[in-house]
Amino acid sequence: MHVYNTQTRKRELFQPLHDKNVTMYVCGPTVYNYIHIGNARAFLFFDVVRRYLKYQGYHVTYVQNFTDVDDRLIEAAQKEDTTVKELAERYIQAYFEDMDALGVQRADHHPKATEHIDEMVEGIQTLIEKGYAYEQDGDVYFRSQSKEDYGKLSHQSMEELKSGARVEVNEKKENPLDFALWKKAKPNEISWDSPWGKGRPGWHIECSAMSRKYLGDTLDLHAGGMDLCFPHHENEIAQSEAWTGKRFVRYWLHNGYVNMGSEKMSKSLGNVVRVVDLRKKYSPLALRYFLLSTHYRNPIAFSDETIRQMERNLERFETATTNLKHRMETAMEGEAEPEVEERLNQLTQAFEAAMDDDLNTANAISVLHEAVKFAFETVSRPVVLQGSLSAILDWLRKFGGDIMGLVDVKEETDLDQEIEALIEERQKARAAKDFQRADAIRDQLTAQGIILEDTPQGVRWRRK
RNA sequence: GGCGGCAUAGCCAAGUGGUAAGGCAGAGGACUGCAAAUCCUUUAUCCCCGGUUCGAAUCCGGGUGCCGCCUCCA
Repeated sequence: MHVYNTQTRKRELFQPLHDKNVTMYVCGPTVYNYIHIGNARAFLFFDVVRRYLKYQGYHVTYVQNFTDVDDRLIEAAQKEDTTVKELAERYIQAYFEDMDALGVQRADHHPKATEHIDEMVEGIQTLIEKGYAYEQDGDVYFRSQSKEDYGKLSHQSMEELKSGARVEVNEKKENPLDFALWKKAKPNEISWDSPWGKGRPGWHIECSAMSRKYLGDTLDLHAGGMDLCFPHHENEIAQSEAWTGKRFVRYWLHNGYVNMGSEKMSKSLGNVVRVVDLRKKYSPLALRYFLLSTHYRNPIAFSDETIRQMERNLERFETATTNLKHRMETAMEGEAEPEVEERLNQLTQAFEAAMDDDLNTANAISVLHEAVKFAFETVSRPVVLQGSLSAILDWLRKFGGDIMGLVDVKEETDLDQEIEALIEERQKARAAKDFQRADAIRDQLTAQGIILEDTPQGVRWRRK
């Protein structure tokens, strides 16, 4: 597998540090509000990456944090007259509800910043001892100039960053590019004890401390949205490598934005579309299809029209699985035919080739469509073996379902007796050439969301 | 000012040197009692201008338009 590494700006062969074990860290949400579709893109995509790595036989340890204390949380909690903890817990819950709805699997660890204060304090102390950080009136700052390679991820030199920086209002810093490791508490603000007095950790240090605790000094994959590249990830590298003296991350992956029109979507711009609202309106599969239909490093433009189109795209997947199952009932018993196995192997190779090429989900989806086409061809054959049909169904379940989460093979559900009776009655009417009656029954079922399809193998039905 | 990205059919979208994947929508046809599903056929001077090359959507130069980062943000 090759992945594009933001740090080297090159596609590189992916090789974990420890053969088949992969350590993976994705920056999670700051839980002061509901997440939006742009946030969801990162979490959904990297979950698919994790699934694919597992499929490839890797043992993946996946960590995603919650930033449950920071300025925005404090502000939001004050505004609502509640505690930071209560607010954070509420939105962590909401986060999981959104992710569950989208079919994003849980990480192996979801550490919270507030539960790792000791680790952060330890790291900050080490940085001070090594001369990488300094205390200033209860705050602690990282001395960015102490790392000569600062800027290596975002490819900016110290000078360039300085010249582009806005006027720095914080006079406590030695240098405008220094960043806070520890922030002194204001009166009545949530705080923890530390060698520098009461305060709370800076944003960046939490990822350094928590990733180190759960995954070790060097991570294989560290990922997130492009907006985290600078300063967040840049600062993480500086801190972590100063702290441990080791390389922090082997492969940096950053996904593109979800745009509103041509503008980026972000909480701070206030043009967000929240997942909690979206999922009431669209199927989770359509949202997944939308987010995976474009290569992860390219931007996606959000629009209702596009997602509606994705719903239609999805219909072929649904029809294919329905038709495969229906055909199974009349197919001959027997193992899958060699030609079918052969074709499925080809499709597997094509799927892997797409994903191995910097996780090209757009191409992987087109392979899914090829498989669907093959499914229809096979279903239409006058004679077909059950093994062949179930092999195709299993393939779709595996690649379209387990990895991409776009194919949902529904379990058999018995139709209401009433509906069964209607289908039966319609068949009798058709046999008697009473098409008026037959069509009336079909229309009645259509109104109930049941689509009837007459095939050489009998009546096939599906829910619209 | 520095760094970077994008521009492919009505729409979504792959494609980093060999002559434009896939899906949606549209049109025509097959199948059907009629439908539906399916199948077949059909739709692209790859933003513009130069250059390199036997050959470029793909490389180089120059434009135009849009966007991102340099500041909290997936």
